[in-house]
Amino acid sequence: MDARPTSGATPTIYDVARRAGVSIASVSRVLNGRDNPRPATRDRVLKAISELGFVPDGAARALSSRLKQVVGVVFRRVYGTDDGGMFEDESESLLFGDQINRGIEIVAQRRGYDLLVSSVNIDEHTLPNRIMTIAGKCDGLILHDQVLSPAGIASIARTVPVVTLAGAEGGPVANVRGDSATSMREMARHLVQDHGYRRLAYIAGHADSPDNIVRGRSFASEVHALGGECLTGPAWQGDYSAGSGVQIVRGLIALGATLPRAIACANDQTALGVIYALAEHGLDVPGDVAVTGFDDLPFARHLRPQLTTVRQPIQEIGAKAFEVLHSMISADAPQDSDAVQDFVLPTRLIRRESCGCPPDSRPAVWRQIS
Amino acid sequence: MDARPTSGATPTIYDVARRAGVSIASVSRVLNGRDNPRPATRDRVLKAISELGFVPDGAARALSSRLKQVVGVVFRRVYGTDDGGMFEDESESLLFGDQINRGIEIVAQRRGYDLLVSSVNIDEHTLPNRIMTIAGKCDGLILHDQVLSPAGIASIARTVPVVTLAGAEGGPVANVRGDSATSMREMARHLVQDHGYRRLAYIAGHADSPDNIVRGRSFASEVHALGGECLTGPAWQGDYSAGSGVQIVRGLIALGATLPRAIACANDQTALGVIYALAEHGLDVPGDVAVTGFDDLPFARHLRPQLTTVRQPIQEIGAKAFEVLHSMISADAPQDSDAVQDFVLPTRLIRRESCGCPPDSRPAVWRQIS
DNA sequence: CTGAAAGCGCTTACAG
DNA sequence: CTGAAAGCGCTTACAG
Repeated sequence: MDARPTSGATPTIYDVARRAGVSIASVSRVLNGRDNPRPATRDRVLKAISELGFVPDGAARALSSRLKQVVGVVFRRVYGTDDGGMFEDESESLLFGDQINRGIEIVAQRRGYDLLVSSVNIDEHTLPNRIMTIAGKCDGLILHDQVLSPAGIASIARTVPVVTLAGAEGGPVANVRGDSATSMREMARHLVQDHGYRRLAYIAGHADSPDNIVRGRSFASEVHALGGECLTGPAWQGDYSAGSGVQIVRGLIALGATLPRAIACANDQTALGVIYALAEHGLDVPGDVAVTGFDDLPFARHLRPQLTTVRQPIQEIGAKAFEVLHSMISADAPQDSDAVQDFVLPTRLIRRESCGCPPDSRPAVWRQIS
Repeated sequence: MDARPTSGATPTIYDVARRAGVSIASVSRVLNGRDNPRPATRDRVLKAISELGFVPDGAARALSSRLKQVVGVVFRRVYGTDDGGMFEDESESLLFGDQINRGIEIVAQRRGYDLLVSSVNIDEHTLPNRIMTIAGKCDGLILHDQVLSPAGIASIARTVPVVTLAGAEGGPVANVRGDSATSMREMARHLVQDHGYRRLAYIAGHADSPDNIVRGRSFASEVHALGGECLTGPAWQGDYSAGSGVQIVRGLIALGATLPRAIACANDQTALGVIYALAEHGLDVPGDVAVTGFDDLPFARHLRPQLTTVRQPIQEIGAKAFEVLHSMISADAPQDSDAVQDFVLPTRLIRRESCGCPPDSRPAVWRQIS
């Protein structure tokens, strides 16, 4: 029996214990669903808990059990310089990340974990500090692409289990990504062999994004292997945003360049911008120029023409990342640096209209209702 | 000076202190950016921190400072029965919630808070327990619409600061929402007066959603006031999903009912489904039937015809919810039950094509790139 | 089955 | 400016 006085503020386990006439150990036991407290004891405790409106403190629980049951998810803030542009319409560009997070959340929940989400601006000078604060609140970290340098990742991974998303093969920590190589090669074959295009281009995403690098290389080399031509270089350097797709096409047209017959984009966002800019100049997609994306975000099938793209199992990527992280947390041992794994999930080419394939017969406004 | 032995596992503040030759109090001070440790001391501490890869434990920090710097955000899981349907394409239906969360996150971050996001299934029998666990990990809770009964909300709010989103005026806790009444009245006027429609309908969202109730009432009463007819009732009961919009229109057509000249939907999702189902039967929007939405999600302008809808300041709603919650957390006092506030943010009618207004001249694939 | 007590890793008055 | 010590609210061996 404990003698502490009833606190005036939010009730603690001591208040519950006193009210139920038991020790805090017993309260803790019923809280954790152990089966030793006998029914009568348990009922008294449960009654006291609900009467007091007691909510066990997660911090205390975490401190003493050495488990927070929280995983941190860090992603890159896209626009959002502090003031003024605070509420730019960034929603489109974050769909991918949101879906990944949803996949993480769903499986995390089954294991009793919640998600601590946090966006960071790669430019902030206090980045290491922010990441450290976040890490301190979690049992492990999942890092989206482009939030931290490989060195920074390696550093934080000394102390906290870390899994990266869409990182490079052979990076410092476990990594989960979609298979970009296979499907971009397939895309190249579809465009060159099935449609007969000879002059193509690849609009790149962030130059330092591993996914982008793989996509560009796979596409270009397959096009070349099939005897086609693939334009690349600075003129085709985008940044995964729709805006970059617009700018590139406008720039090319302004220069009087002859556009390629087909443009493969690093992702769906970019393709959206490209189609917009082509339409702006009266060019038909796919009649004049075929355009393809990557990701298969929901809006891809709302576009006209519907976008030919590569479907990534987005939520599964998130789910896998959690599972990998969870096993690291449970193992509790620091990661064997020679056992760092790269998990690659299968992707699939989705042929719709923007590549030149014929439209299907359902109404074009929306095609998958159930 | 402390005498504890160096732990073999992850370093603690004691390890840092010993290595730097100072007390843990000094380490804590530099960790928290106080200005008393003199530069020389500070440097030694910083050096020890980085050498050890020390990350301060958030749980310990929270326990002793009585502040977790975490806000919980709970939203409703839409589909997702455990197996099988696990990865349904629910992404469309969660856009609204994701944008709200983004708004919360952006302002929360400025105050050093991170977001703990958690989806719940209203059907789970352990819901009270889950909410309790989540609450224990946060300083306060933001509850999306439809996650907990008013009684459940009142109960949890006894112990933790709570703000609801899109809840009812006069609910048990502070609430933040968009102004549905004004803009739905304006929508009614636009449809009846500007376009001359006389026979209209409102497709409802969840019957117990406060926003839905206000939208339906405002629309119907304004239509009536202007001498129009507004169909309602069970045949027009949806659930905010695109699928419900499809089912309702299909059902009506199957029964041979004469469709109204205009259909106002409870949200954009529903409108998407309605437009799809109308197209399916060869009906033209807005030529045969005008259709409108609510929310102005990004896809609204990708549709054809582009969707006339009501723009809610989605991110601002999230931001406001955080600010309100933050002031409650800082005040630290339990909320005055007579001071419960209802914050209503302005909305705006966005006239595009689906109501019958003429299209603008930009390419229809996408209209706002920058 | 139940309780007393130690300990989780920090922060923060309180002294000096 | 710096340190010793108490305390935050739990969990969990260890006894009984």
